[in-house]
Amino acid sequence: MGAAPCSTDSGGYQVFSLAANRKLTEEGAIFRSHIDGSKHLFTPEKVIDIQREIGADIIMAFDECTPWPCDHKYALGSMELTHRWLDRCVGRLHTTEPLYGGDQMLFPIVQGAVYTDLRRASAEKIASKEMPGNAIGGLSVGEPAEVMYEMLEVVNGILPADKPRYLMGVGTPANILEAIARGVDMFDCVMPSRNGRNGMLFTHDGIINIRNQRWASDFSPVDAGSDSEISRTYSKAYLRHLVISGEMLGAQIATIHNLSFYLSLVREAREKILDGTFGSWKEETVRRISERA
RNA sequence: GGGGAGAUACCAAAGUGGCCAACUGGGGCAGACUGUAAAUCUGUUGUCUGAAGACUUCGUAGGUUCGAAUCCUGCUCUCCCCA
Repeated sequence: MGAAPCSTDSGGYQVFSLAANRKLTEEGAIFRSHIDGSKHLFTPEKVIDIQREIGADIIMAFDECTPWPCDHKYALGSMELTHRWLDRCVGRLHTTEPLYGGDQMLFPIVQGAVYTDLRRASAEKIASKEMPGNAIGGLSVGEPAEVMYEMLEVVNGILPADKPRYLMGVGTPANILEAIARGVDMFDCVMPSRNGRNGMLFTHDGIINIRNQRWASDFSPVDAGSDSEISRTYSKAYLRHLVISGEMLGAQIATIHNLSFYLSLVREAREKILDGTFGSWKEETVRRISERA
């Protein structure tokens, strides 16, 4: 067994999340440092160079993750910019080499906000690059989940099914199962870690806010249904105590628990797909894990 | 025994005649967080009510006043210093 593959992002999400501190130009995005006010220009070429240097197995194209809401005109212009940047990323990829041997796969990113025509056009553009995998971006930025699912159906009707389809930044356990049902293969998300740090736990019995007093004297395991030793060893009462007390260990246990929950969730999804029972399992599971415990 | 300080909501702690149902912090309750500038942020927290509003609170019993958490008197309790 080799080391697990790793990936890096391009900074396209920061074009969205740090919008207040950046300026967009054809050349790239200029970010202003919140630390010393200095300017930093990120271009498609530079972003590829940086990811070459880091050496991740999967690297991402530089894009603009559009905000929500976002009108059609803006979404169109943004998508076209992302497409031009993509051409430049691919150009740079082909004129440079991995620095540490092995191979680096560039995933282009579909944009188009919540507009079917744009999503379709973008998916076609992205697929035409014939990269080893394709990503879907610009979703889970505030739009209703149903809209996101609709966009996934449009996009995945175009992106090749025999290559990984990576939905960026998603999401809740339910989001993930719904996306899998619509053909998505890969995910990444801060939710299990950030929400875990903030006391939100995803368990086999539903969602719980471990800070709530109702867990103060509940000495049952964090998640008895878990396959993670951490989740089965520590009690809810103890974890709550740690989190309430501001102990770093609380955030650590909560994060490890959530991560293990996500991992076992997708592992089980894979098994259900293979034995042909994913559909019914998904319906039942989404219901169970979305409820407050 | 002598001298001094103090008792405010779950806790701590402001307020020292009307703008006080009472600052602020903690705690409680609830919510948010989705390609991580986030171990963060928001709301709420006397009772009744959907709300307007009404009602009862600042150790306790009286008093002064149009009006008292705030002023006066007695009582109870706590803390500190000296002996």
